[in-house]
Amino acid sequence: MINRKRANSQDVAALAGVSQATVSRAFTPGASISAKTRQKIEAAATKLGYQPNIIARSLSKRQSNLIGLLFTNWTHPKAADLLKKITEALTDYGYKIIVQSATSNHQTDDALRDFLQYQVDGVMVFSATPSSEVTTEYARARTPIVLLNRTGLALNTSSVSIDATAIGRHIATSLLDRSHRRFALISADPDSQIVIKMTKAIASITAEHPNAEIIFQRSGIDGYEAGFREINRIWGNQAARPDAIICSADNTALGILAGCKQHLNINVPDDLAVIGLGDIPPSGWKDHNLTTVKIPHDEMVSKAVLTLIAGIEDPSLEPQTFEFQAQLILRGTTRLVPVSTESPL
Amino acid sequence: MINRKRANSQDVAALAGVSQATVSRAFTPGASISAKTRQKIEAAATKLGYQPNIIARSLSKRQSNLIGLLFTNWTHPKAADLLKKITEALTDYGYKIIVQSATSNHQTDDALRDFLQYQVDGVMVFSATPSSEVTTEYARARTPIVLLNRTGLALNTSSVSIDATAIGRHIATSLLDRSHRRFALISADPDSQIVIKMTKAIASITAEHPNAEIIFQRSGIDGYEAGFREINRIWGNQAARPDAIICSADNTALGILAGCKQHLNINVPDDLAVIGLGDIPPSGWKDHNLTTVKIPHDEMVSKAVLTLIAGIEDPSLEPQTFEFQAQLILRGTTRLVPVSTESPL
DNA sequence: ACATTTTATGCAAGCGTATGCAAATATGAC
DNA sequence: GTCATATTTGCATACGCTTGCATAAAATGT
Repeated sequence: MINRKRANSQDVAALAGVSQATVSRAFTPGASISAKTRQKIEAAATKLGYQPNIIARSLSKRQSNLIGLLFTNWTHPKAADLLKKITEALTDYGYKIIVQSATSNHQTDDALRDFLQYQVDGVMVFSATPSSEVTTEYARARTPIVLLNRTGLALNTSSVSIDATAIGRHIATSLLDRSHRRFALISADPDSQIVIKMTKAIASITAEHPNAEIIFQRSGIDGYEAGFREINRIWGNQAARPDAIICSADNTALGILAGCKQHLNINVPDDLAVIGLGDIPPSGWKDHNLTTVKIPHDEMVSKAVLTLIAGIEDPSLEPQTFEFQAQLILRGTTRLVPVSTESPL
Repeated sequence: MINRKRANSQDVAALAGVSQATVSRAFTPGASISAKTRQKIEAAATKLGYQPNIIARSLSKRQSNLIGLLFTNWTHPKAADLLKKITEALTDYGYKIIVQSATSNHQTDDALRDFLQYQVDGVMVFSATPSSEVTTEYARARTPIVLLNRTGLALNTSSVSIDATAIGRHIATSLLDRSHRRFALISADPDSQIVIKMTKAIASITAEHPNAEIIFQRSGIDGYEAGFREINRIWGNQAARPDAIICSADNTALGILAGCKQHLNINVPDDLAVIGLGDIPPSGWKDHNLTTVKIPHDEMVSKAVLTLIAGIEDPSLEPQTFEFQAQLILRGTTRLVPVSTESPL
């Protein structure tokens, strides 16, 4: 134990025979300092194993270079990808990321307040909606928030999400084109904004179409096993069999598919169409070949990051809302249809 | 814009008619302060929207309550789960997490040095190995590191990993018991310690067994599609067909399986056994039913977190190394064998 | 060589909080 | 009510760095 205490700029200054301020300048890119003294200082610094203390720097500069990332939806099939993308993009801009997890709205607000205590320069929230109290606190602190996968319109907060209404309408018309009439909607989280909007959109289409209807919707069904069980339950009620199932997650859709194939002998897509959401890799695998919705996550993340950075650099910037178009990928779990009657994207 | 600048403890003190020190005490659990003044202060604080500045606190207390988390293997099937578990566990202990991503060894070292600048109290590294220079710097700064999925023995660093040798031997003997003799090894990252150790273990078993051998090993094969392509290539070379493939990832194994079923008409498990690693959910799905290795990630994460906390609380603690036992889950892609000849775990 | 501009350095005052010490106040025993 | 003791409070300093200002040194022009 040679050095009990970490070396600071004073120590380096003493060793290099300069003032502490000069050491600080040596470690500040673009500061006014001559080449020779910089060398002297660098020598002294490496000798002492000196590294600037960023905490102190943050305090002094009143800017932490920290960005809060609040993550809730860890079971999202792209969770790791998103996290990586966000982390790396923000790192490229010179920020460090501090992550928190939240599972309830209560936790969301607490976590966001924690971020404020850490003097973060900005916050990104994935799949959660803060309370208006908290967004007000953020506005007061002039710390920008960007919501990913939620819309922040009502909160006067920037957000990046998909145009759930458009894709909902597109799904509905595609199914109608394929002569499906009895839709079932299956989702994991009933509070998901995307699901709510898609449901509304689908309902608006079926309302205009004779004989077509949403015969039921169920939520709380999450994952392959749950889907597998659910299709058994659904098919058990002969009176209320759908001829199309729209699922809020590919995983669940794949479980439904497995159920169809194995126990129930349901002919997909002729007896039943199945549509997922997310286009996870197995959906494209040849043995599943699930029709699903592809969400442009990469573009969304990039946009969210850019929006956040812009908000940090110019605090007077108004919140911005972006909606990306999702894409319906028609594969084997929906019928083919003559190209001429195919509705355009 | 009522309050351009954030309120600090001075402002609260002024409003509450006490000294700044007293405000500080009001926000320090267990500090000596009377109930009345605390109330006064809390009233003033909420009025001003005051939140303690943790950056300043960290500087003053010389402890940041920050833990660095360095993540490299984002394609790990459990990446999101691990991250969630780590984040939540450390949060429960009162720490905040700074994440960084690294893809090269160079980046690993840089990221770890960044952590040090942020005065983190400890660091957790997932699936990467720091250089000895960096671990020395950490030792000097008395900041503990815990490696997850790597062994830190050589670096005098704590680590939590699996006993790859044991599971390698177990896989090999299981295959031999099932009359497989020609093993192929497929992996993504050739530098993975686990793969290297498993390979050695398998080799040591085949060496003792007449006729048995590792006929080839290939790395850089990562994911379903890659597996699908790879089995086609492998089977194309009739002279060098294996009768068992051991894969470093379930994804890849599932791709191989799909290839076997679709184009090649390979009878699994009789012509070819396939073993994965990781036991991701689809492996257990009825349509795949992949024999694989289950890794006790949850226990490993808990242990890693506890080890890190222990190291932070007692800096004089010696580094500790833990190896967990992985479990071979025999499913449909390996032959059944009479129970009596089954080798024990 | 001198005056003038440019560049490099030092000084000192913050940034917002914690905390040892001393002073002040409250508490309790008698 | 008094005194000893326990509890609260305030004062002042420290944490390690940045930065405006002033000064010293170096570079430039004539």
